[in-house]
Amino acid sequence: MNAAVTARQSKGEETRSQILSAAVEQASTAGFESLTIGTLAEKTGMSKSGLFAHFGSRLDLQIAALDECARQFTEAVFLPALKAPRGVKRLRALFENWITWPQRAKLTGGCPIDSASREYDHQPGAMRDAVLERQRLLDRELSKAVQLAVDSRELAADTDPRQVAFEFLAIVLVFYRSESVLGPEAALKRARTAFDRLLEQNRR
Amino acid sequence: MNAAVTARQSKGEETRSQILSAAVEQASTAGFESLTIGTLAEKTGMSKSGLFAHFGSRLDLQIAALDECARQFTEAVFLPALKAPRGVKRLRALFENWITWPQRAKLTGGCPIDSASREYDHQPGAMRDAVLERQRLLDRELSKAVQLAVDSRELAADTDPRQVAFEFLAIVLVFYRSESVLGPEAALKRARTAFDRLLEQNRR
DNA sequence: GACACGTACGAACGATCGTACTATTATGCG
DNA sequence: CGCATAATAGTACGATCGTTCGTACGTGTC
Repeated sequence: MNAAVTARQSKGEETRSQILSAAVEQASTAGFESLTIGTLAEKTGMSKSGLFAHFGSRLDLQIAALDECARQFTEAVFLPALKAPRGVKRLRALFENWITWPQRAKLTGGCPIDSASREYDHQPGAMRDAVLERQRLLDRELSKAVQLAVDSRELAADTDPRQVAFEFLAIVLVFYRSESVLGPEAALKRARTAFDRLLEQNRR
Repeated sequence: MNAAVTARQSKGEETRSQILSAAVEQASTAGFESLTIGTLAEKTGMSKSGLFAHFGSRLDLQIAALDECARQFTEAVFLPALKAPRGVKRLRALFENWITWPQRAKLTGGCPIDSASREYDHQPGAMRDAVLERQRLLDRELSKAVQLAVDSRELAADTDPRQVAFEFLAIVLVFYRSESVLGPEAALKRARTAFDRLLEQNRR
């Protein structure tokens, strides 16, 4: 019996997570609509039917891939930021984690959640529902983090946390989008400058 | 001979532009990768082969659709803004036109250029090349418009036009993305608030 | 009236799509 | 070990994909 330290998962679970890993990478570069049973089977070295059996439908596969993205995002962005003290420091950590997480997660195609939100924003269905739910959750959590900075009196008392969260996201999105146009270093610099100004503006 | 007033285009050109109109609408909601010969033929009431003959390949169709988007964008956003006086007024006009143009162009699926840039940002090929070229052009034109506001002494002399253009785009992008989450009115309000602050911050 | 040409259609191709079935192999527990 | 079941493979299906080819219908020119 294989009692290796890492072997907590059954064979099926391990395979499933390998598939999802490949799916996330694929979605990162080409979007969730590019996830097909055939190409994913080829990439993982499985048969179409073998892979298919793990999910039961393409839609379920896409949703599972989205869930996996959200899991990785939380792990790479939110959780580590909780180690920073509440307030501006945590906001800064969140921001840095946010704009660097695709690279750290080896997602060469950029943030897959960004992909998903544009892909399904205007198309009714299960994917849109799932994406919107995540967006709302994210927005809420981010606003909370801003509120903590107000509570700790690092940001002005009349700060609108939702507005700051809105502009926070604005910078993240334009960063993702401008990396190819400006180059990664220039985009990073512009994004950090913008974020510094956002904080400065709401300082008390 | 048909000498109708509107008949400047030949039959073929007219059909072609009808196809592209349908294509742009489709790309708006589901992206350029969703443009298929079959569905587009059905939507326009043509045969696959008849529609295909207008472009010669799917890729050429996608590129033509992207060009059409750019044309409509210029017409709806940049050209009308030129009627506003140089400087902050023109910047405001640009901003308002920018965030409202999908709706005014009857693109219920949102800005198709936003779709395209996310779809092809990380995929080499003709579409990516075309998108990036447009992005660069846009960025340059926007920066110029900001520079004019500096020249007219409405913005501070030490303003970095590229940085302002960067943050301008940031607000536009997050607006597009947050319409579904916050609702159109709330998103509009947040975007305008952010834009006002961006201008205020760089006022001389 | 003959001819060329622009325009569109219909049929067919090989490939790939998602999915359904059956069969085979691998795994883990008693 | 032996057996139940999980996991994977194989095969086949109808649909749709982009594309090719041959053809027919107009329309305007010699």
